[in-house]
Amino acid sequence: MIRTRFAPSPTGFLHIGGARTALFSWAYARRHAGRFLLRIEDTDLVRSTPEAVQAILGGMQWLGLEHDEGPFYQTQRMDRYRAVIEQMLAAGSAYHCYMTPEELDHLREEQRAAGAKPRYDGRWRPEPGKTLPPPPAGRAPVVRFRNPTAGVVAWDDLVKGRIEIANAELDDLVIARADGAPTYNFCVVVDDWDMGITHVIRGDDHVNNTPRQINILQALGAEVPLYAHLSMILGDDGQKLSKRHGAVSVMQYDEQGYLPEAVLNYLARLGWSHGDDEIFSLQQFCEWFDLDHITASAAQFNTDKLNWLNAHYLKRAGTARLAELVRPRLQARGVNVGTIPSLTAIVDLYKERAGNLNELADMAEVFYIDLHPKAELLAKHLTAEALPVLGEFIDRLPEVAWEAAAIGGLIKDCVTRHGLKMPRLAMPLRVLLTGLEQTPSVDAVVALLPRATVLRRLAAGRDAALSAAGTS
RNA sequence: GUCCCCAUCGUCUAGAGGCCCAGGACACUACCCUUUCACGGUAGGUACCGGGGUUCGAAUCCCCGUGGGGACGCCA
Repeated sequence: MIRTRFAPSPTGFLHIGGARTALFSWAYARRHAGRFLLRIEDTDLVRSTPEAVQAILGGMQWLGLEHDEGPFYQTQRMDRYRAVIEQMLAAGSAYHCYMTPEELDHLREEQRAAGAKPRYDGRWRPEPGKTLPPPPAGRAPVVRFRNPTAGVVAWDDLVKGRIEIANAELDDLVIARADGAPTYNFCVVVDDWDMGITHVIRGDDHVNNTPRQINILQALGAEVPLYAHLSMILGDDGQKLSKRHGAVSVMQYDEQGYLPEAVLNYLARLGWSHGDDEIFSLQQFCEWFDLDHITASAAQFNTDKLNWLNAHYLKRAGTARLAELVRPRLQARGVNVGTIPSLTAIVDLYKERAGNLNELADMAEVFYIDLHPKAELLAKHLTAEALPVLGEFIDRLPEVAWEAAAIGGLIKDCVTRHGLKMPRLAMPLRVLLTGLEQTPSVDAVVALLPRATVLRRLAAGRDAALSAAGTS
């Protein structure tokens, strides 16, 4: 049974790179009818916060990436880590080191100055025939893992292929701090082992940790899982993702009006491919997903493409669902969402034209507020030529059947009788009724509003234009 | 500095020795559609980092170089 996990540390929100890692891990488990676990790596008490835990959980939920087991918290497994450390100490695969952080800094500086890789020199590492100095009184030791000195650690990375690291490159890493708290690389090993993780799918930045973790796993006699290291996601500008790059948290995509299925589809396609397929459902993704088609190189985020996908999914989304997603956005703006026209009717007419939910809200808003079209738009469209035909349209409006086809017929008839082209009347109507020059078919927009509102907005606009003409 | 990873259109990618004088998508340009703007449709331009090998044949395999990234914590 395949078991994968997503193991974020709760020091911030769920960012887009983490979301992709989670997605791939989740999909791999789904694809193989396995289990997907969520583990919160909160051993850094200083930087971990409950808010961050909530943010991560919230992000996962928004994306719909449900875990089968967990969330497990490392802070709740301390007893287990301590027991394993004791066991390793007893077995000789770990030892106490009394070197102070200051001494360590000195050593590293010297090594760096000499052009060498900074690393622990093994001075407290027990060796046959080696006499260790007596432990300094009153100094609490850290526990270090006794890393093998010879040979290589190698694994066949499911994304990058075979990777080999000489043990000579590795030093004896600290697995427990002076205060007894276990460190990251150690907790990961114990957790992956205890939780029966078969496939570790994680970010590229962990490649360097892998040989160390494999060595610990082997010292413990644990089975080594398979590893798949995903390359990182770069910002739109090709730079490393950071707070400066706008939307970094997945929840910011929600705020910006993206649909989760669009973000998911985009992320799925970023660094993974299935031939020429671009648009596919989550379910389809789960059926197709495999590690063989993951790109080994870093991928640059492309907002244009995400926007395209979002617009696509907006067109496909159910009207009722979209209306309920738009409603809170309108309410947040203080717009009193009325019942005529209904939000669903507006969304149904407009969803094909919106790039995101906020744009949809922009379009819907004009139907519920006290509208004041911009003066320059009025001046541009309520021309001397347009006013008479507008007048006739207003006069005949009370008689027309209140549905788009009949209204469209009336518009055409008015325009024809005045020897004008369609836009001459359509544009003033758009501007007067919505304050915008771009709308769907104008007869449909007219039909959406109550007859009284249309009459009021048109008459007010016409009268204002007439008096402006009169005074000038 | 040392170690590790990566390298096809502007971007995401297809490609696992001949199907590729390199395909798709986003973006871009033009045209069509049109009641405005989108949508949609059609067409177009743009790429195998460089150099050596291996081979009858290389975008695909090997080596070197160059460029980019990551790691070197009592952070995760």
